[in-house]
Amino acid sequence: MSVADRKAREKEALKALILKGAKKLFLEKGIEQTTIRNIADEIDYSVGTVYVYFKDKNDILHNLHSIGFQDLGNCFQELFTIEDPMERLRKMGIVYIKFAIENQEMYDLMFNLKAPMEFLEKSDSDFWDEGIETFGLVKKTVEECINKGHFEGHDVESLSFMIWSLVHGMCCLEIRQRTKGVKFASPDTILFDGYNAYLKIIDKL
Amino acid sequence: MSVADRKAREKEALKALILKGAKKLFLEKGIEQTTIRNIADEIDYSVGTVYVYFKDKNDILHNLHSIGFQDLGNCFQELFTIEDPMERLRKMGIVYIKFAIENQEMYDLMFNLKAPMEFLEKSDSDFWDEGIETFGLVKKTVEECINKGHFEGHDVESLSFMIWSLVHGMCCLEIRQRTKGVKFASPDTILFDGYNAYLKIIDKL
DNA sequence: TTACAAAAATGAACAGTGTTCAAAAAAAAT
DNA sequence: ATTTTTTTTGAACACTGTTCATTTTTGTAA
Repeated sequence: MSVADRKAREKEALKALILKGAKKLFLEKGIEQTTIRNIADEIDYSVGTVYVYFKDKNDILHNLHSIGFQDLGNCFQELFTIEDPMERLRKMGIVYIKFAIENQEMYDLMFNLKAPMEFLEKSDSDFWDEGIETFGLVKKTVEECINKGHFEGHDVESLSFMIWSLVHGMCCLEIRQRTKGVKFASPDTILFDGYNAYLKIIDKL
Repeated sequence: MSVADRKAREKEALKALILKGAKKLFLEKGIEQTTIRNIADEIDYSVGTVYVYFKDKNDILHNLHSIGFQDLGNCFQELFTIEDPMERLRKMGIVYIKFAIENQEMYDLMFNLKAPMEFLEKSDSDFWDEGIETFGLVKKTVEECINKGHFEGHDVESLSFMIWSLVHGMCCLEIRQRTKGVKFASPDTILFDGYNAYLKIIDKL
């Protein structure tokens, strides 16, 4: 059994090595500019080997997208040391924006690129587990806020989706270069100015 | 002079023909799946001709992105028959979402794809005129609201950006398939449920 | 150690992409 | 009718993701 075990471990290790190399190149030169040949070169294996361990490029992208959600999930989990749900919700947005800006390529992969979703569609399961889980943490926090008497007249899901959209939209516009060139009075702080406008609003609700 | 004039007109016509063919194919089979050869075939010209009239693929995408903004701009202009700025702002979001959902590929091109912005970067002008103009209509409406006593304690630009982000975020998540697979209680209406949550909020401000 | 079988890694080859540019065809000017 | 200018062409180039027969490496048993 020990040989088969080791082989299984080695397979996992090489899979991880490929993903590590891919992530490195993605961060260095962008996802679109990274080719399978680049990845193979980076880890000193041949192109063919990459295709032994991954079905296609979307497979790699989907795996990396999942890794991104683990990272974001960890950031979110830390927030649950905060008891007050309103305070947690406020911080959650900050953490989300910070994550998006500091990991633009990964964020793009997680929430913008079609590839991971296309891989999902062509696979057996139809559910976006990473999305469900992470959005669940937002919903949970919003629900606690409502239970404490905030957000009267709103229901959990609509409000959570609205908040997600709001923060995602800001990150999206920034990452996809739509905030540049629009001539904001203070372009460097517009993201946090926008977020502060949102904070002012939910505090009144 | 008349020969040169006719030639100039013919050049414009062929340019428009290429864009028309490109747009048709984009809507039919998606932007990523459309090649320059496809476009050339569609209008019965050779690949080379396309490159006489457009610098590269980004050039075509940027031109089509501008056309999209003309369409959206027209939709927005119609809203200015509404006197009450609050009512106009409410309808503006609806029109925006409707446009995004009914013209997904065009919306993607206008607000999501990197291509049009990359073309802008490599051109002489650094300003995103289409974005400035369209966002200007939002800012103008928000400003009128503020002048009428709404949104106390908020400044035009931050709030306008927040609203844009909110609506854009919803459209974005929908178009890039992030609302599917997240197991919403009512997936078909989540976009408008989210928008209604936003309406409830701004009415109170 | 050697012989064989199973597993893993390879890279040339394929069909496709955006892009270029010398040559050909068409139009205009003489 | 001839020359010049403009417009159009499509083969060719360097690149992409992907495949798969072949080679290399590894594990097992005599």
